[in-house]
Amino acid sequence: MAANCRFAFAVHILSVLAVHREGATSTQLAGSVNTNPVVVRRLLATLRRAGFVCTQQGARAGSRLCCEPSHIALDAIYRAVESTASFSLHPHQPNQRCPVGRRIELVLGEVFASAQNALEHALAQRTLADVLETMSAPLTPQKKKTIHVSRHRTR
Amino acid sequence: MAANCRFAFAVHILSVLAVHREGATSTQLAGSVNTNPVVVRRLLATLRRAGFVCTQQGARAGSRLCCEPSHIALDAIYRAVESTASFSLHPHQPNQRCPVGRRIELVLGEVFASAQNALEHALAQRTLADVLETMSAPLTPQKKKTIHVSRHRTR
DNA sequence: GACGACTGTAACCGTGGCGATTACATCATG
DNA sequence: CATGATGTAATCGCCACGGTTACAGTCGTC
Repeated sequence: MAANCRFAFAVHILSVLAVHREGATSTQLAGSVNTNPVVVRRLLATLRRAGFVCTQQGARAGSRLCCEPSHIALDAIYRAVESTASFSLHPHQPNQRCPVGRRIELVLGEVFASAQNALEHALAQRTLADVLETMSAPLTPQKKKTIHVSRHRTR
Repeated sequence: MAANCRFAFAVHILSVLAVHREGATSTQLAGSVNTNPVVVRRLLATLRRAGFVCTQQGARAGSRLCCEPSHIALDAIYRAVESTASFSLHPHQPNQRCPVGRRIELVLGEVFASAQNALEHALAQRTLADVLETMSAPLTPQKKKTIHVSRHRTR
């Protein structure tokens, strides 16, 4: 429905796994994110390729975080998960007979690169551990002990 | 075809108008961008609302830049033209019964805001005048005199 | 070794966004 | 008033993507 929520989903999933160090099934994760288990599994495949997560198959299956949350910066998640660049150039090639059209793509490409860079640099300032901390901070401290993955229906 | 090229189109159009200070019609602009005049006019409407451009109707019609290129920073163009945020949260509300689901959106909202901020700050470093300069720099200097808007077919 | 719980992956659907296009009323100049 | 442009609505087609179904593969447990 909404576009481009892969990054949000990924951070959410990794956060749940970070809290639930013993691991969780795709159905459990889907229950927290409120989406379909297959969507979660697709995302987990990407996160596995990126080395953030490892998955056990068969009985007693599920996924676990296999990094320290403090070692996972958000820009790494972003890059792992976000396929397309935030910006895009012209769909058709601009008119090469116009001096502007002939050179604008070069300039825009450079501008886009620096913007993309700034974006990722901003994300790099925070790790998954920071996210967890921010998330739990405004709650009463002992609330952390009651964290659990809900086991309810997918939708 | 490609997504989100409004910003690229806008910078392109403004660049042409900056070079062509006497103004240009939507058809001429469309010829340089290589798209449809209506697409250009829609974009011009936005740029007009943002105060970058003014348009003359009737005979001898066309649009002209009504700011100094050096006063138009790229983040202003970006904000004028880009409707949706670069990031989006969960399409459905996450499970409120899960401690992560209940708080993740707040944290993500904050993260997204800082990333968006960094992005716009990066764009703010350059003005339209810088773009023009970058565009013409690697050419032989006298090439600038031959700049014109091509008057060829839309597609 | 059959079972059951879970995974991975392919295939398909529905929706939404968006650029492209057509159409037409409106406007100002010569 | 004829002309050549504009503004805007309406529609189309395409594509990305989340959601869903389906099914084969994997592995502890009984």
